[in-house]
Amino acid sequence: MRIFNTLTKKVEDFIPHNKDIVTMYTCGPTVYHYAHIGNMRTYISEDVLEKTLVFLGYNVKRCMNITDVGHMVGDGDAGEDKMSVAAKREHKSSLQIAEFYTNAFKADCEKLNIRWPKIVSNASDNIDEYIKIVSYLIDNDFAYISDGNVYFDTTKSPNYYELSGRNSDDLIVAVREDISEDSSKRNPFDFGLWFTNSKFNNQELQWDSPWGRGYPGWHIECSGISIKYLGEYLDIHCGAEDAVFPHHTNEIAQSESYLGHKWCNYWVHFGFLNDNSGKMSKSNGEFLTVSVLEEKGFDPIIYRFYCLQSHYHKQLVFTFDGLSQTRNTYNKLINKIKQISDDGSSIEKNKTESFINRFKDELSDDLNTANAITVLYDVIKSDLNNNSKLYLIGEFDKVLSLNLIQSFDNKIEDNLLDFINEQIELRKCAKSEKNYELADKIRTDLAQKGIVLKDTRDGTTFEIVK
RNA sequence: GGGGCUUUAGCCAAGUGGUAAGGCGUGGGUCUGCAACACCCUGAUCACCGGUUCAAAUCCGGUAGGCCCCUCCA
Repeated sequence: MRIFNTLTKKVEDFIPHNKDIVTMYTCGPTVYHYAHIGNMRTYISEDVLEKTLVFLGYNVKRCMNITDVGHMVGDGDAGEDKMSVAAKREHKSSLQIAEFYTNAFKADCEKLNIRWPKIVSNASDNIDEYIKIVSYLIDNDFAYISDGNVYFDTTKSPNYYELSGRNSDDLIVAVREDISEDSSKRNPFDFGLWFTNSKFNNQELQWDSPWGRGYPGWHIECSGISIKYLGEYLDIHCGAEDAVFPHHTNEIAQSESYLGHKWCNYWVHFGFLNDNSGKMSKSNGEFLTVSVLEEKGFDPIIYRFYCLQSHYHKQLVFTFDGLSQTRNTYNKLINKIKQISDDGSSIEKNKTESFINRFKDELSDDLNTANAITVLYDVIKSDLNNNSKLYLIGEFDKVLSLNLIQSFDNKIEDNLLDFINEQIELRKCAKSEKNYELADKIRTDLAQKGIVLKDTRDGTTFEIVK
């Protein structure tokens, strides 16, 4: 397996710390609103990464957090805590909001065939862990208390800029003019580990700590949850590209200061989904969710396919034209697969193996899903017998998860079947009498019931579409 | 201002030195009463300029466009 590592800016061979088990951490959603399809692109990519590793024979232990505590807008920014805003908007408590949107997120994942990680933990359930880490950081002089808040001292982290590829000079110049500095910090890029004193005193969820009643900083939750559930050595840490700085940069700083050694070897970042005007955002009101796609008549799996056709690392522009095109592609693909029937043939192991290997090679090449899909097409076009093809398609779908093998034998009730056959017979008579008006009427009437007739050389067949 | 990504046919997109995969669409054809389905055929010298090389979409330099990040954001 080769994968692009943000840490080194190169595609590298993947070598897990412990060859028996791969630990993988993915930054989860902040559950203050529905996820938009751009958010979901990242989770689709992570799902493919996990399933690829499993397909290649790795044992994967994956963990994801759910951010249900206050997400700071910025230390100096005018702004409000997102959870509180949502709570106010919907007249619910923060916890109710979090629960509601966690469930919505879970439902979206199911629709997109994203496997729910084995370990999912709420930020609010691990406060003890954060306190433990923050205490250590203070005791060992990596962090300091100022104006009631605890800050990480970035000058104590020698490789602070490694992941982001920046340097301190860049950042000093780069400070945006619209951000007012938090005067409590020693250095402008120090970040909060624990807050007891901020302008967000309407924060609903607060906990007691050695530094007073308050709540954790944004970055500490991922470090805490990851270390708690996956141990001191993490193989893969994933997230969207915007998390590189400052979120992941800060995670590295605090985690490695706490652990005293290198923490995570592979940092994998996913490209954004943009629309024609640029990045998708929740802040400007309307945004695209999985449900909106469904309302517009798109099976969410079409969107998964849309994502898999391009590379995870590249930014992708979303358009409904593009999605329609993908729907067409998908329907044709499924149609081709439907025509491959189980004919009792035995699987040609010697031939299927080379296709499996090609499929693995493409995925191993930095998750080249577009080429993996091409291998799928090659299987369909190949001279393999039917059951070999079906076997391969089923195997590939373990990673692609596009519902390629659908249960077509969904039982048709006998009386419906009789009815259809009756209609087909009627139409056949009409056709032979050249009564095409009646023949066409029968066809359109059936079509309206979701029964599509197909005239083939061997007679008329039908297909039930939903 | 700084950091990074990106630019391949109408659209999506693969391809990191040897004369451009795949998919969708389009057009033409086979089939058909018609239609749908299916099948066959159909297209680009790779943003631009310069360099390295026997040879570059692929390496180097520059120009232009698009996008992301620089403490909300997947």
